[in-house]
Amino acid sequence: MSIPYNPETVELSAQKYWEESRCFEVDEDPDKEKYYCLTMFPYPSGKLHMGHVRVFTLNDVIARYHRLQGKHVLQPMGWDAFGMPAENAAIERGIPPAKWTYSNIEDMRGQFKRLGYAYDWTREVTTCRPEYYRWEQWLFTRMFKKGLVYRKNSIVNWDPVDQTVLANEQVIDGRGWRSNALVERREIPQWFMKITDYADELLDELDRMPGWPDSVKTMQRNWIGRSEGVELSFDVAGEDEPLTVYTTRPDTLMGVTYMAVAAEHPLASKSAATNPDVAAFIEDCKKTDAQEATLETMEKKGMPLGISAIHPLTGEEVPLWVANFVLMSYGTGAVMAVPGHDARDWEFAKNHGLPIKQVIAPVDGSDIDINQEVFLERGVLINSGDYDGLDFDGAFNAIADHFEKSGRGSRKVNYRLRDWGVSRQRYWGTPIPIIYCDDCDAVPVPDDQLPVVLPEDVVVKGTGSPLKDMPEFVNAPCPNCGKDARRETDTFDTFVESSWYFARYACPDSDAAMLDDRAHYWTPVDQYTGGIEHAILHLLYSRFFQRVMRDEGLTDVSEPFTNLLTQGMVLKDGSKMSKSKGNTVDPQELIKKFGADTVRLFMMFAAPPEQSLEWSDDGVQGSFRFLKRFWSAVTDHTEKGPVVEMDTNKLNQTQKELRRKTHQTIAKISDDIGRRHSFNTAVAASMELLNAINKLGDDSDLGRAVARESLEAVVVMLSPMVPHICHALWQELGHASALIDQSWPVVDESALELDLVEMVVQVNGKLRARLSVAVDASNEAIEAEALADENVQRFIDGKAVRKVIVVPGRLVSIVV
RNA sequence: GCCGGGGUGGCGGAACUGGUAGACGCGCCGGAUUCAAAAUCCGGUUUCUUCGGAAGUGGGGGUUCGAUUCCCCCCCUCGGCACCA
Repeated sequence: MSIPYNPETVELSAQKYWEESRCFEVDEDPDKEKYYCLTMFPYPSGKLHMGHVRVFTLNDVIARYHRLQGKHVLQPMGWDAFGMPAENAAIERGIPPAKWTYSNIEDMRGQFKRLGYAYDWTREVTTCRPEYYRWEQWLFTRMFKKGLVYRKNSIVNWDPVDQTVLANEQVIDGRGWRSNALVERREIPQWFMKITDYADELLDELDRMPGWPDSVKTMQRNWIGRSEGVELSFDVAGEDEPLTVYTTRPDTLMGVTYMAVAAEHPLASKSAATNPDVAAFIEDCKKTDAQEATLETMEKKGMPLGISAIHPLTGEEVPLWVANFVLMSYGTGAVMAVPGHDARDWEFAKNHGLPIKQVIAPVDGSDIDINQEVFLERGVLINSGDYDGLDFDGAFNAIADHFEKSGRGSRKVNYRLRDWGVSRQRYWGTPIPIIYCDDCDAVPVPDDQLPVVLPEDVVVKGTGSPLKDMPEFVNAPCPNCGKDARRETDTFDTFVESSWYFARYACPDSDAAMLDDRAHYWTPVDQYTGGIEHAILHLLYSRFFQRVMRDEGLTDVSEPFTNLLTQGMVLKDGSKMSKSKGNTVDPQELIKKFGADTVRLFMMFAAPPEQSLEWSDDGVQGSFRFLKRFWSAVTDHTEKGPVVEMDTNKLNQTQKELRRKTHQTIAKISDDIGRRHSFNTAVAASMELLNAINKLGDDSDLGRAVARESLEAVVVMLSPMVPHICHALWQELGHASALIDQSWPVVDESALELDLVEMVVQVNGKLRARLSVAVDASNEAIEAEALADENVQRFIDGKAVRKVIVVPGRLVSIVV
């Protein structure tokens, strides 16, 4: 009787072997083809969850697969260690964020090791360590000198009770999560990075990134939102300054019946000084949070300012309104309204009794009623004086030319993308390396004073940053003039750390530069895996930072991630696992019960990687059962002693069939893992092959040789997913060298050859017969055989055959 | 509201380039083994059916000899929307 499968023994022994032989530690070997395989690094929450297990297993499978393909694989791991949860833990439990974070990292590292991931732990990166963040401080000061960063006012969520800035996540139904106070919008000065300087490059390069999913590229394109339009100015009655607006539809200019400005616009403030209703309206506009989804879905409100703008073409007066949906931070803070041809303007005009004027007619000449329904399509101009009869392009150019000639406007390319606000009014983050001096203004911290170290021994109270109360941190001499000055107490958005860590893994210990030569060897990342929720922000910021580093001479690489795989969430009972819903499953317990391989296998088998994965306890049982079957299939085989060399010419029909299945499966799994990243079907194919091996039941020398070849192939091909059991079974099969150093099996084309192929016959699209035909049969012969079939004849039933379509190797379609 | 996904048996999913819908697994049913149970093994399993077949991939329409796959409209659901990471 063979030894039963004991996951714990098998797994700890494999992990011990990998650790002792240090087989996942890699150097920069110019003679080898490198493969950099990376997962989005985790926030160290302290507890491994199923989402982690899923993404890290996916990436580990890809890394191990490429290693078996002979590549020199780097798979590092690190910690996105700054962020709000550490501050929250500090407030709730009085533990300093640093202490909490470091202890979480210790816990999680141990949990990851138990899952058997092939990481090079010598390259671990922890973003809250000064050795790490000093380099982003350094890069920020370079960007400062180049004018790539600047300071301006921008809106935050203000909690008037806790006297603190809230993250969007901390605003629940417009109220502060702790105080329950109504959140207000407040403007404060913040630092911005000029990502818009790179907008065109970030957009254009998307067309040359075949390794990224189309959906992600589309989302980024739409986010950047390049548009071509015209910026033009309207005079305002009684004002010196004209009102500038941007429009992508200058062809509708004659349809402007009103204009609207943001609540923060100077013209609104001016009107508010004399009009208490407007003042009240502006106050009301502040009582909302700063999220786009809130602004887009809230009731569109407005109020006339009692001021008129002068239409630049007709000279007519159009009323000026203040409206809650116009944002000061977008464009010029003012819009021209064309209710006939813009959905939002139409609805607003309907609600406030403003006139709606049709200036575009459908190209096909059909009649429309602009008071019943807005007309959004491009068409032919009407009611537009000299411009009547022009199409969109003609009108765009004529009107743009008119404004450019008169100097009252110009063609302009606009982006929806806004500059990246990196200031956070929080403690647990990278200090922004700026010193404010009364004489010299904002001065970057000089290189020899970097890093600006975040003090770790603090008490966090939840009402503003504790740094403000630490004179030893705040007080610093001005680097320029030496006068007493004050440090910036805001910290960076944590997206800053995650925008360059992937490059730092190449040289985590470099203390002379942000990146060194080793980064030339390893970057760009060949395969990046992470959650779809990062499709825009993290990935766009990283693409931006990579270019900033490139333009700083640190690298030649422009695109950080050659291939991208975005994985779906892990759900239970149809919704995201979360503590509040009480539907979490603890990976630790499962590993204890079934072992890491079972958990890994279920994760790979239960769903394709991009889709959400529905958790199932029964499914885990099934995976465990399969591994037990796999184990006994191999041990039962080896118990019967050694096998003889296989002479493929002497195989009988069933032996030949198993051998064909083996090589078909090698081809399928290679394609499933290597090209399609379709791990669930790769597992299914392994299961099918194992079922076929078990069915063979042929203890002859040749039978056992064929089974042996199949078993070895399955052991190697399943090893990326379930590396521990495969490590043990490889030894069981009598090999002296470790599985981790083997090569991926090769398809023997001659084993795939077939004499007969099954084809189906359809009559009027319905399946009526199956034929077994010779592979080299002519279409005519196949057609004749199909028509001769008894059941086919029954359905043709004397009717005239109108058409016969033969798809070689697949089907015959007969139309009567 | 805007942008991007997803919707197929009782369940997770497969069908890759328009060509056999339901691979593989779970669950369930039947059988073997067992004093019995667990475990294991074998077989069956979309629905309806007059047993000839018919219907069927969120709903409605279209293109095609043929549509889960392509096009149009709609519904539901998930992710993102710039301070969660």
